[in-house]
Amino acid sequence: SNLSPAPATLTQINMHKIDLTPIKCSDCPIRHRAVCSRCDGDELLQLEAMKSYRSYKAGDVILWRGEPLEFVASVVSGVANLSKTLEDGRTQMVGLLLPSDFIGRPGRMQVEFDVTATTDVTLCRFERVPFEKLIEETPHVAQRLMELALDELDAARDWMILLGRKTAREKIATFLDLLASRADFEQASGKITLDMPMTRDQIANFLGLTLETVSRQLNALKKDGMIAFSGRRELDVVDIVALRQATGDDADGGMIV
Amino acid sequence: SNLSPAPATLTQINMHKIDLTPIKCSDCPIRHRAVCSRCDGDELLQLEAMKSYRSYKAGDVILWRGEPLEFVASVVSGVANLSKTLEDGRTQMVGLLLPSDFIGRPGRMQVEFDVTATTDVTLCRFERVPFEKLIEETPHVAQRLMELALDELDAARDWMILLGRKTAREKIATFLDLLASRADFEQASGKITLDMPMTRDQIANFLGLTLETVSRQLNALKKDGMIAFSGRRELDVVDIVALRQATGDDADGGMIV
DNA sequence: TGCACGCTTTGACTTGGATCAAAGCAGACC
DNA sequence: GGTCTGCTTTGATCCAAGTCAAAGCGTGCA
Repeated sequence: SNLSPAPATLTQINMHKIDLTPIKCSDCPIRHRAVCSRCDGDELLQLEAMKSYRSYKAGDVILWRGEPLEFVASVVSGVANLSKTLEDGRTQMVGLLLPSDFIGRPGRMQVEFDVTATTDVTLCRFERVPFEKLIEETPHVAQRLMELALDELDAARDWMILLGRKTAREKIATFLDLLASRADFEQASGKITLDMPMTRDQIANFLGLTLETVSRQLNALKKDGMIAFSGRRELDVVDIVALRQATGDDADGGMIV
Repeated sequence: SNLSPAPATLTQINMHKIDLTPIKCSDCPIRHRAVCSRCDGDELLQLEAMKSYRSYKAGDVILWRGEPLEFVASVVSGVANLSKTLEDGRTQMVGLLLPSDFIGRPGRMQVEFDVTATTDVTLCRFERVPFEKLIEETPHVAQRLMELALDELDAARDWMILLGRKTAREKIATFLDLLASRADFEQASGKITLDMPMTRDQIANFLGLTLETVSRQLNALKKDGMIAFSGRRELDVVDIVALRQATGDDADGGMIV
């Protein structure tokens, strides 16, 4: 699940130095969340037979849009992103892929988006054709993939209101709130320390802004006492309540009585 | 499938006067596309037992965000939309639901988005709990729902670059191209006649614009000879090539040889 | 026939964020 | 330690789209 509240923590995200040489599915760090999470022993054996691991350096392109799709994959560690580019080079990230998220569309021959490694990334790849066969013949992969897809769909839709209607300040606040909700490490003071997994440029791409605007708005939130910088890639959320307020979101969640 | 190329045509969209009283699944107009399309006879019987039809007038709210989710449903005829609203009332459509599209998220207790009837709409509704049980116990519904969700996910992601990066003119051109690609009725001259299913206000909501900007850009495209108005809700695409060009999209689709 | 209401167009003005440009800053590498 | 390189900040200016306001236009209803 990308973009919005998910169990994956920054601790998980950063553990891309994990040793993957002797990996059995039963020992896999994403075993309980990934596309394989509902599989029984037999299905797991079949997956084991068609899988292979592969790692990518931060910045590497994993798949280009339009390429024939040979593999589908789960993110095991690190962060990847999906993006799309217009004719003249304007580009927009359309999804973040965290550990346990799924890449690819069984039944489709071509990749629809560029897939890039945001940080160093390791994938567990499945050959597409046998994977599709497994979906046809057993129920649990499709069931889980349905859940993952519906979760991502909700997240993507949440992102659409951000892109379509939010101001720059609200976008930045939403982004920080998203990071904060994933950082499990909260100090007694209520101060939340989080490390920024992306550069200003990447953040701008993610939020539909320019890097200058990202920089300016971050400093504006700092001036307003909601956040403080501790290092270049590290940041404290000082006032999470004010930050949430600044996202512009309709808090309630409805519940008409 | 919403937002992007899909088999549903405007002809289908507009047939909301269909008689639904004596509906057996086997006679259903969306039988071959909806969540039930892969079901065998036995599964269809189970669905038949938990289903009920319900119609809504254009403008009616079908579900409010935050409401407990009692039903999931397929759109049988008409158009519905999903939308979300910010604290101060700014609102954004996050999906169009055409015939055969699915509403609801099995496994979730609450509705995440407001669902509104764009035109008059008829739904085929399934009680949530037995529907979830069916997903657990048989494979074909989950398989189909996975496909539908993955299609919508791609469509949602395509929409994100529009919302995040496209200019007003490009947004309008993309919208018209989308309608044109669904209107199966093309004259010999290459002129495509399409009827606009939404008001300027709804279009603005859909594209992340204001209604004034929608009006101005439509007239600009007319002035540039790409389109012509024939009636208030009717419009001819005169130069589809120029219109496609104006969407800003990267045409190729890649295919590295 | 004409009034009313909802939608659309058009105009004048404002503004948030993009763009262009130039310094700062920090880690990496020699 | 020094300089190179990539990232970030800050400033000045500009413009696309939003906002505010006021007419048009057409359909339906009285």
